[in-house]
Amino acid sequence: MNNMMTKIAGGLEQAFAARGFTEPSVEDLRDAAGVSMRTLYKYAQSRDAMIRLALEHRHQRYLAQVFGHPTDESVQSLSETLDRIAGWMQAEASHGCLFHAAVASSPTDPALRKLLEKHKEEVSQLASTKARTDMSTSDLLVIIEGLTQAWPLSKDAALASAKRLACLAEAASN
Amino acid sequence: MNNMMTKIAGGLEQAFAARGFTEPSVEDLRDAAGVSMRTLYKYAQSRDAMIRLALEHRHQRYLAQVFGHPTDESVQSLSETLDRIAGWMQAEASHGCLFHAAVASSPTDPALRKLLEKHKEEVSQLASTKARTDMSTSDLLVIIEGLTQAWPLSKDAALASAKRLACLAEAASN
DNA sequence: CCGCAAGTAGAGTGAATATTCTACCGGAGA
DNA sequence: TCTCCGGTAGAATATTCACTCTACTTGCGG
Repeated sequence: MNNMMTKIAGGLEQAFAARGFTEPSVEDLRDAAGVSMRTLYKYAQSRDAMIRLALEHRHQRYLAQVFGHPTDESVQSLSETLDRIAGWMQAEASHGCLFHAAVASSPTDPALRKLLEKHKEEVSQLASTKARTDMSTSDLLVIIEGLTQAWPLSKDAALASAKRLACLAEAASN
Repeated sequence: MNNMMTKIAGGLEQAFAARGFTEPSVEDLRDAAGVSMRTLYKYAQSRDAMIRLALEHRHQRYLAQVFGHPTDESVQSLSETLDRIAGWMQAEASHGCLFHAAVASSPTDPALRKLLEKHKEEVSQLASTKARTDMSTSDLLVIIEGLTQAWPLSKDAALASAKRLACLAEAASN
């Protein structure tokens, strides 16, 4: 049941990440989830709900990969956080941020907007507290967004720039 | 003729900017362009071509609004450039960067990828030369991308952060 | 006045596809 | 052994929608 739920969510996430939110038909999504139509619609009542399910799942995976297990309270430098974000991009998001992609594909859907805001809010918040920095979360957000969007365009150069900027901003905030 | 072309491109751009690349049907696009089906398909042979046409048009408008007329060789500080980008977001792109949105909506289309790359490349190049700065274009790209993506989430705070980062980076590059 | 280049209006067509429905199956508990 | 519960497989259904086609109009150069 919950097992089934995460299996479905994982498959959906992968399908949307690989092919975007428009292209895959519900039949494609069914195949990616590895279940029958009936079951798919039992856990997500519409195609839109499938998108939301995939995004919730990705949010959890992103936080775990970038910041470690929620109970882990160790310090993590900004530089390391940025490294991990670049690692995530490399492995999982070569097409860019999935939340922005979702909002872009239906900009009028308020539910997606909410999910995007929650995701970004939580990410910059976590980055800030884990690094024990005084830098404003707004500065952090700009750097993280900059890295996330620039990475597909310039890879390592983007990572280096993000780290340099973070370093400068941190030095200036003391 | 060329007049017709820009009229169509402008209408398409507006439609896609307002409602995303998935939602509007070709009939909607026809209405937005203010022409007949036949004429629309004469200037853009498929819906995908309409997307490309709209993006080309937006690229020109963006450059003109952010950097002024191409022949204008005056200096423009980074801070002013960022102000103008925020102004553009406010007036035209409350849903985020249209180029990223296009790629997000069909991530497998190489033509869109090319248009995105050309756009970003040209923007960071222009920002760099107009400001007569030694800062790397990669740093610039990260800041501009950061502002562009963070602006819909935090508006003025994002602008302030982007300016602060640009200032620090510029000071460090001399 | 002719004829053509370039437009409008709008209906038709055929394919794709989101969602629902029918029929069936396996296994765990009463 | 019986019987639901929760699953599979996959066929209808109804609608949307990209694209095309037909028929008509208008302005203009020769």
